Amino acid sequence: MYRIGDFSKLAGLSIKTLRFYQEKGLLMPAAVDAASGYRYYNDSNLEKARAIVALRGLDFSLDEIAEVLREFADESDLVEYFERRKAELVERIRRQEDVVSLLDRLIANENAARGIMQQANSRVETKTIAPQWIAGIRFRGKYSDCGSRFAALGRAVGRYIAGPPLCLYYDDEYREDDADIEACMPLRKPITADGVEVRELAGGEVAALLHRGPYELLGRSYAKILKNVREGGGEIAAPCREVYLKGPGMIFRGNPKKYATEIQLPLERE
Amino acid sequence: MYRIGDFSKLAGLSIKTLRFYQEKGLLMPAAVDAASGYRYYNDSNLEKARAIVALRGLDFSLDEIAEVLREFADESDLVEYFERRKAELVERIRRQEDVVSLLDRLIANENAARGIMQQANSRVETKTIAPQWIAGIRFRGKYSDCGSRFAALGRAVGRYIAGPPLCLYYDDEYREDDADIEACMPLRKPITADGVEVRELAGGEVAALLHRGPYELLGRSYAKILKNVREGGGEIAAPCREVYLKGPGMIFRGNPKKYATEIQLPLERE
DNA sequence: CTTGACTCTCCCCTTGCTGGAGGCCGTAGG
DNA sequence: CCTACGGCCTCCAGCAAGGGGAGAGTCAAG
Repeated sequence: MYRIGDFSKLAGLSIKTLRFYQEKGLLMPAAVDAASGYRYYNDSNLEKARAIVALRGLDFSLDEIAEVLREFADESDLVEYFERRKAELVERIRRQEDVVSLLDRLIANENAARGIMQQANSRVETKTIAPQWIAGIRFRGKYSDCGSRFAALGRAVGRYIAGPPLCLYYDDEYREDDADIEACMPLRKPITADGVEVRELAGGEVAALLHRGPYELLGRSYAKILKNVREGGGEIAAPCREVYLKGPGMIFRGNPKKYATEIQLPLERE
Repeated sequence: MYRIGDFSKLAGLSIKTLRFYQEKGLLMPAAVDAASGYRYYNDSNLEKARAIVALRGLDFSLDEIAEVLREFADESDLVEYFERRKAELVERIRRQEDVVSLLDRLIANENAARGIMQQANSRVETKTIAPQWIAGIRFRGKYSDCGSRFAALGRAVGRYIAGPPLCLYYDDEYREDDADIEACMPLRKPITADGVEVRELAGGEVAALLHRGPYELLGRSYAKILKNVREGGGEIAAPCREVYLKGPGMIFRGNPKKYATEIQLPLERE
């Protein structure tokens, strides 16, 4: 017969926990002194305590443990319990992995945006960008329809995203309503995913301008960069790109005055 | 200005939750009617509510959310938070995967044991067993030293275990103290793991006897099977095996009278 | 004016305990 | 013999993140 303190050390359960388990009817002491109220535990209690610890380690709730201890005395009876618990855990793990991939996305976006914004100023520059893997969804519509495409891309390729989202504009001229747009997410590596096209987006020389401010004012920056390119005698070679370095985020809408978008016009090679 | 019911639908938070968030100082209604106590929310509240929902979706605690909302207004400030949360989640996922692999082990053991026990009776039989992949730890000592080896095997190859544990006895004669034993776990497929030897255990013809009862009585079953083999003119070819179909488990010690162990004596081919 | 839908506050419940206050029991030391 | 100390007791409060429900007051439409 052990007093509660000794038993607590043997069983690896705190005194409070032992009293709590008694209150729940999960583990009753072998004897309770009527006068002093002292609890006394024996070896059979110890065995039960170890079983409880093992089951708790398998993430069973105390109610389930109580049920198991009441009704079963052999592990082979527990297989269904194990199966059920496993299914629950697998599901929980899946959800947590989704959250992790979402976090990855946010982190990658911020890091990549930080990198680009550090070297960019507000003048038109010519630079060479590396090719990159992207997942894209091409559609016809308005700019504001991009949001749902980016959400779909996030769901489809979540954990492989390597930086801030971008759009390709396939029209030669500006269109308000029926533009030919591809919403893209850069990827760490090529993957296959449902409903999106994964390919390598060509690198090469681009004229780039960092636009700071709300999207309504993008027109001015376009005018500036187009003027600059024409004066330099360049030719625009492919769909132009907008890289959304800073925009309304998942958490904060943020301040449109602080939005940052890089306009990239790929140049014809001579 | 929305009343709480409408706002609740817009924000996707229950009325109870909104009141609770107010109590916590997380989301204060834009106005509270002094006479009636009615809460009134506006669009700025809505934006904040969406931010809260997003952060809660990332598994942040309400305290952290409160802190984030108080001190930040831009996602780029949150990268460290994201990193921390991700690290925590990854750790949690790892632990849950450990539990899943433990559950897998228990399930596999029970299923395999069930299969063998259904076809075995209590007579010596000759049967052909298939080769199987095993992970083993060989040592010198007593039978009771197996326990810790099985635990080590479980940790090392947890999620690949395909059935009940077994022991190989390399001595020609019975030894109490200094036996040459290998504790083994059957594997679903060959893997490499630290501290254990993984190899294919040969199949072939064996004399087998299902021993039911406590380990102390194994001697009798050994006498029976050895007598039978000698009378049949067979020769024992390799270390003999004990497969622990039912024994003291992780959860229940069980009843030793119900333990089941299959003794297998591999036979020399003629 | 009534009716029905909303909303209010207040309290208890959940899970698995932990912490603390105030008090009892037995023993060892001065 | 008195006291200090450790161990034990019961009871209360509280954690996260709300959910359920009672009883009472409010709002808007018919």
